[in-house]
Amino acid sequence: MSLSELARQAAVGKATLSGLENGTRDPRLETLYAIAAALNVPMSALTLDQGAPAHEASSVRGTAVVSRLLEVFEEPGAVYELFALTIVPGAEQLSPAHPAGVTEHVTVHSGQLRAGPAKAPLTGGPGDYVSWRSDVPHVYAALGGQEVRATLLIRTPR
Amino acid sequence: MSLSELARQAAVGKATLSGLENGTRDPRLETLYAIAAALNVPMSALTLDQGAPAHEASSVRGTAVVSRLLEVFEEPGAVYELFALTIVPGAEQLSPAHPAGVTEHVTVHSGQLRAGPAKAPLTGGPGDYVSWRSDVPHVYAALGGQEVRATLLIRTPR
DNA sequence: CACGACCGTTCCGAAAACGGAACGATGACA
DNA sequence: TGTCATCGTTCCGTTTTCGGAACGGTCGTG
Repeated sequence: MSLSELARQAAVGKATLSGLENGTRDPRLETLYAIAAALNVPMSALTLDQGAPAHEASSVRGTAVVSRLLEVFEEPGAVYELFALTIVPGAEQLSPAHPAGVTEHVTVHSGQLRAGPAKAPLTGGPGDYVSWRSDVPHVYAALGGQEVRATLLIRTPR
Repeated sequence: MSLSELARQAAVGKATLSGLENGTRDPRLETLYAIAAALNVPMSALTLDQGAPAHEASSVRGTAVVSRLLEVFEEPGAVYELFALTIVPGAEQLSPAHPAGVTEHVTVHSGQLRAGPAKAPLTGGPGDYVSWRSDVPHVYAALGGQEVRATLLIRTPR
């Protein structure tokens, strides 16, 4: 897809795209929407996501767990954060307790996961679903020397 | 957090925030970054467009898509339904349009998924994340003769 | 009831993004 | 080698966002 062609499909000026690629322009949101629609990609593909998740020093940071924040939903009653997890084999990560009421929901897609409250962690393989109240210290670990891939949904009441 | 306070923390004009809240301004990307940083939320929390009331859950029924309902969260503003998806290879499933405002969020963990609006579906492999507004007919399909495993989060405003 | 603190809106000049046109560079092809 | 289509860049007048200031409204307090 050339610059000229994208300009036609997105109905934006070539000058605009040229400026964006060279970092000499700061696009408006409407412009980004038009480009994202023309490229069939989500907005997040165009906006380098530098915003920090609400759980700053939380479960999903560190060497054992690689996380990618996918989406955040803000409701009157709660905030939802959706993560893609990749858990490095061998290592184990301990997370401190979150505020009361926070729940975590993990769906395992590959590998053997051990996760949950530190005192009584749960184990799950592909297709399994585990959740727990995360107001106590909890762990993430990959078992069997195999990388674990999973989806994590954190619900934080407010 | 008041408008005035946010304006101070994000170092943007009150006129800017006022205009954004009332939909009379189309913000530049730099402005969105400043606001997202001040609120400590990712960009996607600001660029997500949401709509009006509605409901209806299981778009994911049929022979091509095997879904398992993992969890349902009910909020004043929306209902969240978390599914584990397994998509049978070869087949393709068309889902009718959902009410306006419904968004679907899929994380792919294995296989090659083609999903999204029927007119312009998105494709993704392991680790990819796709989302779309599901108020138009949309499809689920597994590419490459391989089973697809994924997580689906459906958000229905009300 | 007067006063101050803070709220969100509106006005306005400066700055920047916007699209269209013009431009030179590059590659395909006879 | 000449022609032509297409590429990405640059110029320019228009449009819109930008922040600061001024404004009126609301709330708590003496």
